[in-house]
Amino acid sequence: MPELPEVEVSRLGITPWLQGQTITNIIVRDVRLRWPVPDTLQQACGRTIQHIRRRAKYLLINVGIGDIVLHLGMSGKLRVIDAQHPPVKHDHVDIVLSNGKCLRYNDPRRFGACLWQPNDVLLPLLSKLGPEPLTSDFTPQRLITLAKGKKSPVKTFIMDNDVVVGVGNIYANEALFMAGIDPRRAAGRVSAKRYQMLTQTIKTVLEKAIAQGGTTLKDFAQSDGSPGYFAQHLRVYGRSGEPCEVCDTEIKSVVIGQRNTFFCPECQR
DNA sequence: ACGTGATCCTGGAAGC
DNA sequence: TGCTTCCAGGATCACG
Repeated sequence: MPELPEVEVSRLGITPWLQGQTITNIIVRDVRLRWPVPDTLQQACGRTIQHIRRRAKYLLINVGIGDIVLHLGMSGKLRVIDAQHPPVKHDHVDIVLSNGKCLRYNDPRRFGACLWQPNDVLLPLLSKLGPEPLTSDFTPQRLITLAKGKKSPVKTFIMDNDVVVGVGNIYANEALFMAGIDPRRAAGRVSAKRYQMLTQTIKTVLEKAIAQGGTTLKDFAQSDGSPGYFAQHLRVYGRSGEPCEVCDTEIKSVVIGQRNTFFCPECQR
């Protein structure tokens, strides 16, 4: 289940293989992703890959006249392999390169996306995103201002892409634990001081995960195809019933906004 | 405007 | 053993 760190690690992994290569063909075996894969994607054929950037959990492969926009959903995997390599189940899209390799997109659950964004048009799904968490645009002041009067839980608040992008369920849980904040607390009832802490723990937990190659549960593979592994130690996520590492209290789980939520009732208030 | 909940999809795990 | 049920997850949309 790729979160921001996994997407960033994928970007770093595929960039050396793609940059400067010309796209010779785009093979779409199944258009049925989150949105149908558009025919306009074929405009990228014959173009040279300039650079690959990341916005939230989207990868944008720039080919001069526009971007191929990829989202890994929750089970999407990217691999760079020989274009001749026989496709397996759920290998939905190949971006074939002039060096005989291809970027192959595999996504069993088809929650991901593969779209085309011309230079002069911003896709709606990219137009309303909040700031990147790892830039200076993401500040405690932003959280403090936007949280004013909000009654919804602080966990829901920091997972809202209008507030800040790229904070998925795993890292929301971990960041709230590190900041000592009860995930159920109303966003408007978290102090300014604690938002300063939370801003920092969000940055820290994401940076650490990127540095360690991304946290992996079961659906992420490195871009070279090596199997995923647990790279980061999670302190609350998935650990209900286990003792808190700090105070030994049993980690609890509750559902917030239809998402499983883990916290230490002693450390997080 | 705000907040909550259903929805999409598949495979792996858990339960019977 | 083999079936059924549940669950995971991001982002959007439909509702109250």
